[in-house]
Amino acid sequence: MMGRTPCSDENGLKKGPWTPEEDRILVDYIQKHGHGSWRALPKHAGLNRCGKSCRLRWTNYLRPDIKRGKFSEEEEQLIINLHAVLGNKWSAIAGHLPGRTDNEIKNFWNTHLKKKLLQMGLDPVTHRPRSDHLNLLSNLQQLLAATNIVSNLTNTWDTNNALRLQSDATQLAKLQLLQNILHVLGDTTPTSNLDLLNPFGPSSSSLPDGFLNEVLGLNQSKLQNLYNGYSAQNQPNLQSFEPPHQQQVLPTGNQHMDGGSIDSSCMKPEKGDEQLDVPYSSSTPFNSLPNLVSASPECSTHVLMQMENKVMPNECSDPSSSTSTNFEMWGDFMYEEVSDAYWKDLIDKETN
DNA sequence: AAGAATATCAACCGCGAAGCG
DNA sequence: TCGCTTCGCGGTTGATATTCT
Repeated sequence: MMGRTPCSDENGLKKGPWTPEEDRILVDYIQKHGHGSWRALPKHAGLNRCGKSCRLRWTNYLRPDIKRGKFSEEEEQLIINLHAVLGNKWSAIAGHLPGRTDNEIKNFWNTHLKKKLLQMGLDPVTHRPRSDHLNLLSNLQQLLAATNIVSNLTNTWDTNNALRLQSDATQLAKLQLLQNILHVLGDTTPTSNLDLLNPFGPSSSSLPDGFLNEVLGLNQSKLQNLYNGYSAQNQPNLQSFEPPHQQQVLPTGNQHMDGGSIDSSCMKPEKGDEQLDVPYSSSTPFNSLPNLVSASPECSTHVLMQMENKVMPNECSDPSSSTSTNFEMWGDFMYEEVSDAYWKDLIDKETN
């Protein structure tokens, strides 16, 4: 491809915004003859444009089936979930949103959704919570903001469940703050994150009671209960709290403290090695919460299916179940199995 | 009111894949 | 199999609009 000249260099072809007259000529021509060879089209249609420019104009703006206007809440959520599965595959994402173009979705992502995820404390590349050891309180605020998103997602649930989930997520956010702080205090190379929650474990000595009370609203007894409860009942759901081993060491020279360091392996899948799940990279923060906007196919698809009413939302909780803990409910929401057929279909579509 | 900063989005560029002789 | 052409995709740019100071 070296040395290939841009199409606009050929004979001073026009660049830049299209005039209404050019649009009319292009639409008229395609309606009469179809686009045929894009390269030949402008010559036949009498346009002083390159074929590429004509194709772009037609596919992004002039096609009759294009849907203009603001993205709906549903479209927005769909894009976020598809992005968690597909990454920056804008044309693939556009395939799931009739009437929307890849360019429009890409712009919308870059101008709105990326910021929105960042504000929620989620990494827009991995869709996992960001870690930012230098700004712990801000991190907590982001996590709490994320819990509000969760409560928005639950608007079809009964109010009790929504409130319980939000309360759990808030508690979880506090625990993450606690973990962060312990990590920064520098005495923690925990054998597991559960150890961090153990008030009688090796890490607890560095936490004054006053801090627990004033900042986290916890006392030693509450912390003990949390530890006991979580370790006894929910260990399987705590997998995402497990620190990758290299993250157990405090940041060294070439590790960024700003939380913005993304393993290049998760920026874009290698050609021929495209994955539908967002990779869990070595840079994934050790203090990750369970995903609120999931990076895993199962969870993303679950949300998608909820949106498509293929799963009853309140399957996620059973208020009558007294043995089900709040945290289990969260786990159910995040890890509930979905139809294999549906997921296989999605994979097939994207890989073929 | 005006200039600066920021947001938006249409359009362009370059690359890789597919098609074809 | 190879080389050329065409197409489509994703990243980026830059003009314009909007908001902020």
